Amino acid sequence: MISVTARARFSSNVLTGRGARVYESAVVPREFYARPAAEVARDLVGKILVHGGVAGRIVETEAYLGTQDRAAHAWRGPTERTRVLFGPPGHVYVFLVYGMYECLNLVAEPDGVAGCVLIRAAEPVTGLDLMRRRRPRAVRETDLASGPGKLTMAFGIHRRLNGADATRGPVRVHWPVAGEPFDIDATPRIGIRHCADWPLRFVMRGNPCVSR
DNA sequence: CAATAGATCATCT
DNA sequence: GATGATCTATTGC
Repeated sequence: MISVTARARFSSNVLTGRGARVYESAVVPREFYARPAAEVARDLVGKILVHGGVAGRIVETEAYLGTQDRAAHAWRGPTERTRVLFGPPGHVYVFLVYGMYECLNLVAEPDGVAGCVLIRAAEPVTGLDLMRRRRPRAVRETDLASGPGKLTMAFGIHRRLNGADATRGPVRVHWPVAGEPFDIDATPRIGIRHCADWPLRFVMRGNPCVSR
């Protein structure tokens, strides 16, 4: 395991509006995503994911590269399915895995270059009641979004959102407001056969919402 | 607690 | 026709 020290900060108490909960910090801009996917993946740890009336702090990500990464959907080049991976950064790539679960990705790299970041887990921040309704099987609060499929369920993210702009659309990523510094560990990616030893998975050290 | 099977379908061979 | 960037329940020690 390779460790990386992050100077980023997080917020555990996010502000709420009256009635509807609103996340008020600035949205992460498109330039943030127009960098190598591994950097974007590392830097997304600690950011706030917002959709469907809930918000959570991203605690686990994975980078998927382009044609050189055999584990990535984009490795063969653009197809109808992987079109958005080759498009402009800061958009959302949602696909169905194992016939049953959705996976949420954020497109990285400049326009024309493939690369994305799988959002694997988040720590619930607001809308816990809604998340529980969407994930009745979850017993512990830390398991509401502790995996790629669980996360999309808890956030109400469906593949019809594929291609949406994460800087303007319904799915958004915000900067954290304030909080304690944390460390980030880099480990091999989960559940793949090719390139299984590349350290492209990034986790917030010690966070209980990371997947197993 | 660890290992395993079953559910279920879009995409690509 | 096979193959997954998974989750959950169940079995077995």
